[in-house]
Amino acid sequence: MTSPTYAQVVFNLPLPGAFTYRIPAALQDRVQVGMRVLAPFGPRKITGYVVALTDTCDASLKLKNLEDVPDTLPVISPELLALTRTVADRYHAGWGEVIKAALPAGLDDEEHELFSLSPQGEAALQTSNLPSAAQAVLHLVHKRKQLSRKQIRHALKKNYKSHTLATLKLEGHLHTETRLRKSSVPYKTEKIVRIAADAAPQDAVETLLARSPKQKELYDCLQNGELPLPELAKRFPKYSGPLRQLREKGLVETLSTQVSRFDGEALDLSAAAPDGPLKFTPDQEKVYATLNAALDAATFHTFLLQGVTGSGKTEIYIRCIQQALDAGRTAIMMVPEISLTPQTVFLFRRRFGENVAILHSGLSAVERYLEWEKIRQGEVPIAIGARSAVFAPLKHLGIVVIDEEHDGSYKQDSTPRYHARETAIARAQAAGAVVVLGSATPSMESRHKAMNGEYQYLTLPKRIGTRLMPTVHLVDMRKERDERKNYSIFSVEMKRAILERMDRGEQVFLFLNRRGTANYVVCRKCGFVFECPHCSVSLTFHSRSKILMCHYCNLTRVMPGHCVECGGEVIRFSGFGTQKLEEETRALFPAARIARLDRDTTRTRSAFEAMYRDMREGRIDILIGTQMITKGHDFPGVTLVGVVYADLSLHIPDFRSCERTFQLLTQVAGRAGRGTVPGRVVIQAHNPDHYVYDYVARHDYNGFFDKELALRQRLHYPPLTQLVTLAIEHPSEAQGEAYMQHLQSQLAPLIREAEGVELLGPARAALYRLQDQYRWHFIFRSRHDEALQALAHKAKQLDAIQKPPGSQFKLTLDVDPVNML
DNA sequence: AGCACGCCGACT
DNA sequence: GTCGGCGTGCTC
Repeated sequence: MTSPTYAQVVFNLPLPGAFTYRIPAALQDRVQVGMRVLAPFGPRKITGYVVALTDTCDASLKLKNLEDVPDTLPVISPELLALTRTVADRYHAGWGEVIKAALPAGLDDEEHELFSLSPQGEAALQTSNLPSAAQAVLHLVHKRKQLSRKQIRHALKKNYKSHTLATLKLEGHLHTETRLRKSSVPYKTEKIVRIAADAAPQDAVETLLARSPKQKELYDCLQNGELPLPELAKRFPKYSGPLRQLREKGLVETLSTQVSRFDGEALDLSAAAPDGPLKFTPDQEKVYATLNAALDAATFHTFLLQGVTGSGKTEIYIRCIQQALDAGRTAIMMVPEISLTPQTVFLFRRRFGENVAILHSGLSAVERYLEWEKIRQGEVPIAIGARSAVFAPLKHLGIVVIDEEHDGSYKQDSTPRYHARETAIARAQAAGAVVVLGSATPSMESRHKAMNGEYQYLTLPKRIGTRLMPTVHLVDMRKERDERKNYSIFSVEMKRAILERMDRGEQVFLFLNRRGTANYVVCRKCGFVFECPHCSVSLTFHSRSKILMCHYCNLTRVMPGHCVECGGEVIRFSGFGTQKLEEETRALFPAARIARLDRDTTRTRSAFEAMYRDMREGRIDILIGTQMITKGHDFPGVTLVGVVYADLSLHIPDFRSCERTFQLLTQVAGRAGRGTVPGRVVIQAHNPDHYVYDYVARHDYNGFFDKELALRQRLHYPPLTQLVTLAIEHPSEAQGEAYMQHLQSQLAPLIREAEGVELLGPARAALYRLQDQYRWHFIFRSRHDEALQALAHKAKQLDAIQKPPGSQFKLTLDVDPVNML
């Protein structure tokens, strides 16, 4: 039998097709479908993926040989090859791009040509009779000894010419050496600062630092124990000078340590009561019986499990996964990125021990690779992770659980723009697996499909045990201001409720849907709001550094003393972030022990765990936080949840802002009263008449769904239609506008031919200017998936889209967009 | 995407 | 006349 002579290879590039390569005799029996290969592609050599092996090929192609095969085993199975193909087609991405996304990061090799100076080049450098461009290259290479092409180009910026480099190489002035960089990224490390082991005795230090208060202060701080550099930077914004001097004096040392977050092993597994067989409520039993039957049948089936917070969804997931395992099959458990906390991991580790692999962005590339490898080798039958876990290389997949299925983070917002929920369903369909979508507040899409019978609908309407749903109180902040003349962040009711909890020794969550200090700076008199000149979003005031900052492009401005519009008038801060809320709360409740949880304060695992422990053990009275506090944590002592500015998320210009607000508020409310004391929720709003609050207050998901569905129906929005957006960015407004007109004229005839597809736009994006780019979008909308897909494909082929005028246009096609800003 | 080629205007 | 910028097209 002859082995195949050609390999079909795809690359991590936005190209539609595969490329054919000849397999040289030496590699003949080493190449298999699903392996990575190093292939010459134009002037470079890059990693590709073998998607097929053939004996024949198109004779018109001038073929090149494969360069190398780094794998002994395929990195991607036929099953996942097929899935990635489907995803690539659906989301208009390159097949190779999707394969790349399905593999752990840092797996690719890249070939580097390292340039160095030859003796002849040294001589030429002395005589300098070459063109100035060539001289510059020689100088650079002389100075830095060995450089890659990329480094040379980077150093020379606009002065780089590939031709100059090629000529120098040809003439023998430069030597090249090819190196293969195994790009397995090293462990994620963190710099730690501590007092040097062989530091001088205390009195010597005192005299040494007597005249350096800054250094002394830093040194004293470190005497309480070593600190990670980021932590130090927070306490001493200007640490670098003093630290350097301390190091030079030999008093402190810095070292790198490996950081490994979120693996859950730091939690003491033995401390937890080993849970016996799970005892189910009748509701849970009923749901489980249905899932049980589907798992037994081992055929594709999708369920939507709608269960209020605390209704015991997780126990059902666990038992279903166990059942799949017992039947010799494997499981994927997907959670939103933000929920993959040590506690979540702990829950599954406690139940399944070493049978769980965790795929998380908090892991270093090596750690993630090791977890992935465990799955691929079949050592571990359960994969837990965020979006990308949908591609976990498990065999015999039996069940996919998607917790918080409504969460927006399941849609990737960069290429390939796949939706992990839809992808999971596609995978399960091919594998004959069961899908369980779980949520207290299902997405409109999933709930609608359950209504139509596409998914089977299951509910857990009650909390477990005697725990009651929290009572929700809505406070009208306009009345508070106008009638009670209360200009504080806290309404009278909120204040009273907090004081009550403190008297009773119970805990409080204060929730704010923003971070930063003051959201914007506004002139009280003329209403002028300071905006980012590049992004048309309001600038955020940071009190610590007294600057205004754009959270999109990082622009910083000194806080102005006067309004620039009407001059010299009073400027006040309206709106605020968790930091400001913390200040106000401390001022108002001086006796309370207050902590803040957001990305600023709990970036490190130790900080997070310390907070978590303090909270569980009642050493914190009030916890202030953003969305982070709504997911994956269970604090039984919390009996009051306060939402400070509920309106914020309602005013986002997106047709889903209402749905998101409902989900968010319901989620936050669910944090209240998980212990034995019934919870209370106080929501402060400036426009409390909005219907969304009513449904939140009554815990009426179904009512909200009906209302919102009617609205979507009237406005022709998903889930009654499907959308594809074409987003365009350009630095020039005029050129962009002109191109929009042209595009519209090209798209119009396609739309006329297509059956039941509409075209909306061109419209300005909600964030019209972002990072010096003007942004527009077209929206294709249809009730018919096939027609919409067909149109999107046709539109993509359009000359006007394939070759926009000039190189500065950036076009993005997004199927089923989730974030439309 | 990333790279080279080729055309253009702006300088010596 | 050369240099450097930018647009265009190709990659088995």
